[in-house]
Amino acid sequence: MRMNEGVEWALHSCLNLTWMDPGRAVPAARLAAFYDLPAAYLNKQLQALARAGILTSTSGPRGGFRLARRPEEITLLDVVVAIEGAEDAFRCEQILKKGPGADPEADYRKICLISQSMRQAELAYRKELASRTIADLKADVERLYPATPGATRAWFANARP
Amino acid sequence: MRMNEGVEWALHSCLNLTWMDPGRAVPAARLAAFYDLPAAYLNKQLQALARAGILTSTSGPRGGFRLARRPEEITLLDVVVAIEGAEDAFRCEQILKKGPGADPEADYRKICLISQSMRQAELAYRKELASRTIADLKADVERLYPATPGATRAWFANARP
DNA sequence: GTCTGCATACTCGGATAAGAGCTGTCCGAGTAGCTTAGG
DNA sequence: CCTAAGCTACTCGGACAGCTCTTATCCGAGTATGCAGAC
Repeated sequence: MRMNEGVEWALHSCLNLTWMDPGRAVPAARLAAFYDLPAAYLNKQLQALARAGILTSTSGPRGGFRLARRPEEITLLDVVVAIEGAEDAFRCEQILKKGPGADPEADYRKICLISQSMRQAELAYRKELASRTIADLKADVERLYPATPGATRAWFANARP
Repeated sequence: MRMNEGVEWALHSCLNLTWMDPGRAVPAARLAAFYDLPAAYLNKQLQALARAGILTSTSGPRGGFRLARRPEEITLLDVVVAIEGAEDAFRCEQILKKGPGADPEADYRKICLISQSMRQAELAYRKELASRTIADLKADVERLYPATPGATRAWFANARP
């Protein structure tokens, strides 16, 4: 059960975007260069975020990506779901239906206690992720590493590849 | 992020084993036939449970698998870890280390706030799974579906493929 | 000087390959029980 | 009848393919910009 690598990239990129001037789009290539990531592949992940309504994309010169809504309104769960999809990791295949004495009409995804337990655990996971926003991350970083926002902003403003 | 299919099989098989006579081993083929699963592949999953010390295996005629310890001492997390491995789903690749102004000595898996948040969510997930044992499942099934234990025991005692 | 049209370069977006991991299968090593022969 | 040796059949265990999903890359569609030329 390995999570998509792109989740880490997407979270860091969203965080970096919070420090950009509002209305200023950043190209995927620039975001990728910041961490020395493969640009085309990061672009793919950012596309997913755009489809999910987390980012807005602009084509052409001076185009790129920017946050579609305020950092307070973007949870970590939003980003994870945008990249990984909304499906649960544990997929109940209803093997009870193949067992003896099964009810062909029953929906074992609901009544199977194993399925319920696994779903409850994933619910706790999602709840934790949903309780934390990009704004929370931003605030914590600015408190613990006060130099980071300025340095990041400067890098994106100056560095010309 | 899809979880291994074998987790579902393993959990159901462990639960079924709680209803067997103690000291009585059940072959993988029999456990597989109960849900019409591919026997060789289920065998592979049960091997993993045996390696993890959840089951004990016996070769030869009248051999098979049985629970290695009491159902109260087997958590859902034990089973999931046995099949999926102990690694976290989210693997922090420390991309901050590639960024400008990074500290080559720092362990960003510990100080990166994104990594911390993701780990905290997985901790909640694991905590939930660890709080529920096979014995809990057994008790709930026996309460909600009183016919199941007897029917299961009878199937394993009678059915000769 | 100002406006308009055009060429240009830039960026996203989806279509297209390589690699890793999960899924599924097979056969060999080892063991318990049965059969058979001998005492 | 009892015992013991050998044989048989059964079961786990790990080694071996097929397939899906992740990872990575490339090229085309569309657009804002800047330039050139006409008014």
